[in-house]
Amino acid sequence: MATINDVAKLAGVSKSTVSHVFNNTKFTSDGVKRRVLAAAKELNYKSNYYAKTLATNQSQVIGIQLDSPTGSLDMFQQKVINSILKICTEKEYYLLLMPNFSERHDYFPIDGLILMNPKIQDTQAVETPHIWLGRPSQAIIDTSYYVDNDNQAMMKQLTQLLLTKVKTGILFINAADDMTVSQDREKGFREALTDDTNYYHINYNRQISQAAFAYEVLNNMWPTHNLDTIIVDNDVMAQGVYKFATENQLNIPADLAVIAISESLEASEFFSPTLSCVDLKEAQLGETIATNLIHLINDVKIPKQATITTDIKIKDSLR
Amino acid sequence: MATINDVAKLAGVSKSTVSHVFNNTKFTSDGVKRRVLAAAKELNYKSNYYAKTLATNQSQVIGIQLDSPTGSLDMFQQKVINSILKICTEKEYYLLLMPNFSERHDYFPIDGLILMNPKIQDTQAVETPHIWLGRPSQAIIDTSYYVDNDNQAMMKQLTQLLLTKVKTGILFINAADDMTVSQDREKGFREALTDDTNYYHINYNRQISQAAFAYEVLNNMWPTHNLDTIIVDNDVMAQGVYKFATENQLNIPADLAVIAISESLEASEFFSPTLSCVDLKEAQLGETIATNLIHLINDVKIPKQATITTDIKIKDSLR
DNA sequence: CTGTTAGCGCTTTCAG
DNA sequence: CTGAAAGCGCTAACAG
Repeated sequence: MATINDVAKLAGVSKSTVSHVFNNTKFTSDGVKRRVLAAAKELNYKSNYYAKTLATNQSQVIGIQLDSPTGSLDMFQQKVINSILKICTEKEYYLLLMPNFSERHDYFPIDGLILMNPKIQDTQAVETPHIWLGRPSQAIIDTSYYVDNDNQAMMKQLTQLLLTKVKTGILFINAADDMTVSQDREKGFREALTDDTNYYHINYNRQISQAAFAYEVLNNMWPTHNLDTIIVDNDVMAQGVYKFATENQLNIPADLAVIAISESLEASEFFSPTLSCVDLKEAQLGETIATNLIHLINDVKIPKQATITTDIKIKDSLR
Repeated sequence: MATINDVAKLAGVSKSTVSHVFNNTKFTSDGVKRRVLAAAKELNYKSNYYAKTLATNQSQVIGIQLDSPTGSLDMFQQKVINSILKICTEKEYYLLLMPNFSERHDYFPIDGLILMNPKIQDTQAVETPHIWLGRPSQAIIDTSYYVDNDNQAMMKQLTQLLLTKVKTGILFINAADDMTVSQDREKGFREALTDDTNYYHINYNRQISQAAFAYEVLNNMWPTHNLDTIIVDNDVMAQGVYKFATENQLNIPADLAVIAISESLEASEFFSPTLSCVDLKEAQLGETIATNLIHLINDVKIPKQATITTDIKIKDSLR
């Protein structure tokens, strides 16, 4: 790899001049500029990122802390990451995946950090500029920036809407119980319930696949609980519900109305009947969080909190 | 942030001694070691990654080149990345996402590179140690390392298996035609066909969603082509097929047998009837490619090519 | 066993 | 307008 010295030599100028023409940090005569650029092209010169970073103390990398112990991403996260990546690239930032299970003894000095899926037990402070995706735990919420869906409001609205149709009982299969998002959605759910509602709420247990979990729950509860409406956390769970319905010759939505919150598969149209779901606007979440973080890094003021409004999409599984 | 100098001063030793105790690169007396470590802890010292990299010319980062112009990953890629990430973390490598639509003017000197989804037109040489996921184009195959599925063999075997059941006609909805994997699968498909097979082959056009594409193709061809068996590239396409079947009151598998090649949704059990598919062993692909690349970086000899054997899983959609 | 010192490649004063 | 030189924080000979 050619260095700045090689270019300087070839162009017959000094190191610093080369640096200046590349960074536009001082006026350079046209002739010099041309010579430098030509030399650079000839040698296929690209500035060494590490040397530059060391000198400037600006890494242009944004880290994304993955919460999963296995390093595995769910569909929701992937969609968000895709749109973060898009913004980062536009703004010339690198995106580094940082599984949190690695406690390294060296220190990759990122300019900013995105934290995914806050848990209720996440209470440690972070020194780098950072933004949470989702509501952080109460312990740190006052000092944190975050971007979140309107989970509680959405869930309340959704439940109220369903209650106009529920005849016998409603079941909500929520995400795992250590996530703040589950708490918020449960809160919204309960807010909407009336005194005489026959309702059930259960959290995903992470023991088996989501589809299998939904299937099992239904299998256990259906005979004895008099249900006719079910809200599941996502469309993968919905597949378990559909399977249960098919096997037990239940008609969706007549016998069992179903709606999924997160449409990760982009395939709700291809469920039969088509699956109602809530559009969480993953792309918008990602865009907002990345844009805000870059602002934060560059000392541009941003709001402590941004809310991305979801969109309830009623389809055949609910009519 | 505390530097190595601060630690040295506090511990009353020299810079290089500190460096040595941290890198275990020379024997240091127990007393010194303790003092240094204590000082480091007190100052919360972590070595500056960039300085270290500049000095050693070893970044400990592996880049992953995403082929998509939008930066979007499909499910197959995501699964593979997850398992790459797992290995990288174990081996203390960072993973950097590198969308190929970014032409930056600085140069992030990664130690190794993973290239996804080779296209037939990918013929440029790469200087960093790198491994392809999938077969690279003929132009560069002799000089490239790669890890791939046994696509051609699998497809031949699968087709032969289906031909024992096909009564009228077989349709293969393949991935996009500029991918080497599509070529290999098509080759295997054709190898298995006999003279009197009534077959059709079509590539995904990337214009509409995969599910919609499969649905449309079937919609157009079904009335006039006398089909009873269909192979689709993945389970998302299969959703389109199932929808078509439901709407036209076709029984799967009696009227239309279906098998998907890539099971990205992990939900084949939750199709009704359960969806036959080919297990591409994404985790194994990722693990192999990451492990091999790290070997390559460290001058450990590895085979030019590794093949991960797929597994055809027959379920109700084919019985 | 420990300290001195010369770089790694680049940026950035400061003189010319 | 251009160049010389110091320094970013660390590693790795080389001396002692």
